[in-house]
Amino acid sequence: MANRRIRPERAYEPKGIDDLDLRILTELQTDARAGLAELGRRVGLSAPAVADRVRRLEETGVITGYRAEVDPRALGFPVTVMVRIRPAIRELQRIAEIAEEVPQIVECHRMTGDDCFFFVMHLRTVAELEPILDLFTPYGHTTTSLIHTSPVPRRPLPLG
Amino acid sequence: MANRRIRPERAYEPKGIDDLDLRILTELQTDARAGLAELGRRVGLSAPAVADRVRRLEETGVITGYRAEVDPRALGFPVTVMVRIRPAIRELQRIAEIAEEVPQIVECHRMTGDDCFFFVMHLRTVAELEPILDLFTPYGHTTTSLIHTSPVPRRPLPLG
DNA sequence: TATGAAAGCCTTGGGCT
DNA sequence: AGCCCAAGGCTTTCATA
Repeated sequence: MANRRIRPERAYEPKGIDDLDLRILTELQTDARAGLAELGRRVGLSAPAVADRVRRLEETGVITGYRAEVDPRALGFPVTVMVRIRPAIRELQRIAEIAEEVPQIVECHRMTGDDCFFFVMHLRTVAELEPILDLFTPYGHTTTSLIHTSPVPRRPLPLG
Repeated sequence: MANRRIRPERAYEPKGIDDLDLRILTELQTDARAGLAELGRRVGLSAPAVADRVRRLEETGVITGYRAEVDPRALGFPVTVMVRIRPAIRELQRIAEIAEEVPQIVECHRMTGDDCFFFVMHLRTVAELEPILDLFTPYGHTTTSLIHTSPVPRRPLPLG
């Protein structure tokens, strides 16, 4: 496969993070359950040294959490949907609040453009879609797309 | 906050997964580094019993991975972009291939609607945007939005 | 950052319900 | 099957340099 990596001038170099940190983060991004001793082996550090660095990365907000990723289909959520919303009136905050309150919505983002928000949700049936969309229609116009496949499933940030 | 949970008939009940599994998955979705003994304490099982269940959930594809989540801004990627693509010609496969080859793209999905794909990427500068979009323009029309905030940051599937 | 000791954890095997 | 218990070997942690 071709390599389409584009390397810009680095306009924004993170402070206080060195190559060893980046290697630890690369490991943890794909194998969050690796032990500290194991991480130390992979990057060439002792376990206590790795423990210190991981703790610092957590405390400074570089690492925001550790999550097991699950297959929604295997858990009874075969329908994945992406919804964009173009607010009809000045009710942007309301839209964010409703998204927060619907547990099927696993992420919601505010963005530039005509469509101010988009969110992704996992549903047990398509019948769930209508009542959820109806929560938003008072505040804007929705555009709904069913997600079929993921040519690039969620993957780590390219560090180092 | 109001509870907008909508409970449909469960058209699709996952087989071979019981409440204990769901509780383990709930824990791992927010705390993937929790030890087996700790997990056992939380769900009322011994460590070996938890180990068996976690191994089974991994082997059956329910758990697809464990990832540390990082803050792109803290790592020198202050620009997050969502791009939709409406293919101009029958080059759907080509678009998926290019997305795969651009490391800044952390996820890409195929969906229904006029815009067949959307992807999300993290950039070091806005200057990176143009050359990446130019990789796709031969194959379709792109719509680009900068993501400002995330009213609902990535959160677990609501299990149980 | 590495070392060494103590505490706690993971794994394995065996036996129970 | 699925779970618990117990023992050996590792890991993690904390003190110290």
